[in-house]
Amino acid sequence: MPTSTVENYLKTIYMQQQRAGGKNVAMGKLAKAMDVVPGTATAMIKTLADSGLVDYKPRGGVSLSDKGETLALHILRRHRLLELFLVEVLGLDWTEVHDEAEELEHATSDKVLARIDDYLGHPDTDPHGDPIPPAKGAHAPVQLKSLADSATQKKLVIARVVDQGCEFLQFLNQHGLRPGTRINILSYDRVVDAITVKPYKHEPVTLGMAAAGKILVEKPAT
Amino acid sequence: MPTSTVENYLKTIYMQQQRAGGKNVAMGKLAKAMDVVPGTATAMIKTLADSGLVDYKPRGGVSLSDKGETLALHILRRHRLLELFLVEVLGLDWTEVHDEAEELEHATSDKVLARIDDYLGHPDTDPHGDPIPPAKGAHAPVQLKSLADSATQKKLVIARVVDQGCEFLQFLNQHGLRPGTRINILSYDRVVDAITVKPYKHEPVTLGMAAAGKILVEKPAT
DNA sequence: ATTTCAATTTTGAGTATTCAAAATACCAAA
DNA sequence: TTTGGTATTTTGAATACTCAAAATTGAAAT
Ligand SMILES: [Mn+2]
Ligand SMILES: [Mn+2]
Ligand SMILES: [Mn+2]
Ligand SMILES: [Mn+2]
Repeated sequence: MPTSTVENYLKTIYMQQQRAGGKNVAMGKLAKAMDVVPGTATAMIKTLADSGLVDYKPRGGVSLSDKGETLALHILRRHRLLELFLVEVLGLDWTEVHDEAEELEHATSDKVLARIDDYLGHPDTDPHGDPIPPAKGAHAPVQLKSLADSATQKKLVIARVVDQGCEFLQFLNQHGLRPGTRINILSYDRVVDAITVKPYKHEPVTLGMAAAGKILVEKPAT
Repeated sequence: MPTSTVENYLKTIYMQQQRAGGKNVAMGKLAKAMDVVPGTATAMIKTLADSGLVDYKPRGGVSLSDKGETLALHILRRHRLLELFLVEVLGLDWTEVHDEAEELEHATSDKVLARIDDYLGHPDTDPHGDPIPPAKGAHAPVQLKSLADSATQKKLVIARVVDQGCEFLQFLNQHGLRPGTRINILSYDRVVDAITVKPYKHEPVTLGMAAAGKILVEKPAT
């Protein structure tokens, strides 16, 4: 029974590794992501390595072992199912469920999680469009382009938002930009580093490229 | 932000104090209830006293301060509301929700709890018949007699079961004895220390007085 | 008044997690 | 090759919680 601290480290390593394309995660990055000083991360990683949850080469960074990855995916599954449950069943806002799930993910048993999964009809994406890892087996990694890389398309649908920051999410929400929303690209300007989109039934919004990079899109289905 | 350890101590002290009729709780009792050695309880109580959550007289036992009692009631409210939610919404068995709630009670925010309360329609008893403390203000203590003290009545309704042990609860469940069940007392024998009851639509069951003492009853409403 | 014993407290130590600050290693520029 | 400078690790210490075992206390029994 890993502590919630351990679970958080594993989940963070997993996500950093994703972002970095499977490579080892540098201790500095990890420490930053976990909001601890570097020495703390080093100490913790050493104990995780002793438990066989990660592979660690001093000054070479960390990566998850198979055991660690399995665990990390379980936590991630918990987290995302809980987020969806909070939105769908309890009516919380999709901009605020992340922090709630961050705690609940460590207190929810497999039994309760299975009920939640049933209740929701075995969904495969959470309120932010993030894929929910299956109970067993690997999930096919969906390849999505960001809004910043989709200048050529005029009509798109928001598929996923890769930032859990409440401020950012609330901004998007205010302007009608949420997973599932159809949008039109009105202008795309590399020079001023900005893109203007019109969300369905909302006023146009202009975003910087950094922000646009966090919004993943796909072609409209219909 | 008290740790979950602190929350568990406070809740336990509250319940012990109830059982003992408001008097101070002896360290031995507390240690037993918390499943720690006595020295651990003493150490913890000293820090709780320093935080102003309990009153402690060395060798005189502990009691909750006003601050501590308020907190204890919040945890208890969380616990019971969560139990009911698990039963009503997720379909868990009333015999198994206690342990789940024991963890979730420390991870559930006030916001989520309020939604759960709304969802359930502001209930006032949990699946075991235990009263759910209100969000604010004190609850009127309901006075219930146990089955062991109700020999004179023939027709009764189970109001509450004051034991969270999975074994005991499952036994009751198997024989159709749950909160809300109407029962008839078939025999009551002080000499052999046993009482036989017939639950509505179930076969008669014989219980020892110790077990009967954990089943609280009231007069049938209808 | 003494003895005795159970309850309680104290002491010493261990695990898990964290930080501040000093030491070290590595890569890259000069 | 020497010098930096940054990333990382190490060291020393703190907090929260716990146990084992020794010391103490208070009250009941003699
Ligand atoms: Mn978490
Ligand atoms: Mn999410
Ligand atoms: Mn608990
Ligand atoms: Mn209960």
